[in-house]
Amino acid sequence: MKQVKVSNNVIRRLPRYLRKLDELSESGIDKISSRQLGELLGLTSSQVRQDFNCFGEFGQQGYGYNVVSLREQIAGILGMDRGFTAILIGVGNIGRAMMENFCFSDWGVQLVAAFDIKPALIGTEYKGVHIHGMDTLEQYLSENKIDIAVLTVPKTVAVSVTRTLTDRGVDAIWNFTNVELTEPSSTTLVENVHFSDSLLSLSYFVAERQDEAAAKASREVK
Amino acid sequence: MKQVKVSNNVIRRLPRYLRKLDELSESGIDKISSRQLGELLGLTSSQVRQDFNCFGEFGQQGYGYNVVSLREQIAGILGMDRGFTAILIGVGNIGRAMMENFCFSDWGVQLVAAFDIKPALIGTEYKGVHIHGMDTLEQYLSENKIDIAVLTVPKTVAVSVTRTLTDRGVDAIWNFTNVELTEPSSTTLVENVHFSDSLLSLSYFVAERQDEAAAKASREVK
DNA sequence: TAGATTGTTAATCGATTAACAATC
DNA sequence: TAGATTGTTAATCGATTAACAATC
Repeated sequence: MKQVKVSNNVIRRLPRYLRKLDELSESGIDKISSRQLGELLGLTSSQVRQDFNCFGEFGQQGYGYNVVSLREQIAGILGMDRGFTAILIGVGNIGRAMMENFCFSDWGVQLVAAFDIKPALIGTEYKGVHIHGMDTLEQYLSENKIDIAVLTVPKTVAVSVTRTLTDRGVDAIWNFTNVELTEPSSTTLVENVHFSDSLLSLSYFVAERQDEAAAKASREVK
Repeated sequence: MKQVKVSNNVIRRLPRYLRKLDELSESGIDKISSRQLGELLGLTSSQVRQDFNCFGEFGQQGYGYNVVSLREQIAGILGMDRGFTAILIGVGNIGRAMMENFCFSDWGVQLVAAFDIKPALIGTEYKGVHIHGMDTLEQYLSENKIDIAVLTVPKTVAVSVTRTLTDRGVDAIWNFTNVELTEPSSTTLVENVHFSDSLLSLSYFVAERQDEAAAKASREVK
């Protein structure tokens, strides 16, 4: 596998390729060209080929790409076969919804424990995952190698919990709190899921669209 | 306000500025320079100024930007003052978690109704929002102007519900299903919240980081 | 073989960064 | 006024697109 630095944009497209390839494979399609795949995702064929060529040669000239083997290559690039471990911190509504709905194992990640501060929850199991007390987090981290922490705590404790996680060597934080955790100093990886950012961008485009429609309508009246 | 086409990257940064400005304003800070704001968000001062200049002149030379008024400008650009209406479709776990946790009104959006197919839910209220039967969706949409549909239905019905929404003139879909809805043909705006894409990108970076650490370690042994 | 499509290099386009005159 | 920082133009950098030889 090539080892040049791959741009962020490319990485963000990989999961989309993966999802589309899964769909194709479910529909019984076993080969696809860069042009077809690009069309399905709104990309040019050049871009598709360039993206894959960051990592190696996955296609066959004159034929295209084998759906299943391309899918496996991408899954490997994304680290889905590495058996990453995760813990979830904060079994509130979002935390519970994630435990209940999100199938971590589908993406190669093993959710091994959850943590909360509420006495009623501590010691119980939810969806097969044991819920520990928050005060045992540090100890747990020193005894277990955890790759990813799913952060679903209230805004107010986000920063202090983050400090514990980074101090104890968690590689990455999947941040569901509405707090900007990215600090220049820290080496911990942070992936933000900011619902509000997502809604606000959408809101921008809706506003733009409606303004355009209104402008068009007023031109037509004249 | 200027009306050149603003790039997607700029739009995606606006909510981050907004969040940081809210934080600053809560801390009682009333002015900020492009350099300071950039540092807080990991951007250059040039980029910050360029971003704002897409929309107008919000600063004062020699002084910087007034936190509160800049915040208001950005809120306006994002359409937060337009009173957009939203409905939520699919009151399952994710849908319920959103209704319970996500404060739509904080972002200028009014959640006016929810829809589900489950008889036990229909006619009830959840967090002050009435839950209608799915079979009344078309009628509801023809009687009410809805800007945004929050799509939290199971994967299997995502596409058919989307058709109803687009046919009935909903401007935008906030898509929480793990289905690629973006179709070249449709004019409806789609904003995807793909948890799995987010986790997989993070997983990629964790894998990369661990590979680098391993490579470094093996070099040191030699 | 002929047709198709990759892998890859070159050209273009757009976004970010640097620089600086304007001005508060 | 002097210092600071914007708004904006120019330079650089990187990502996307186009083109085409290689080859299945």
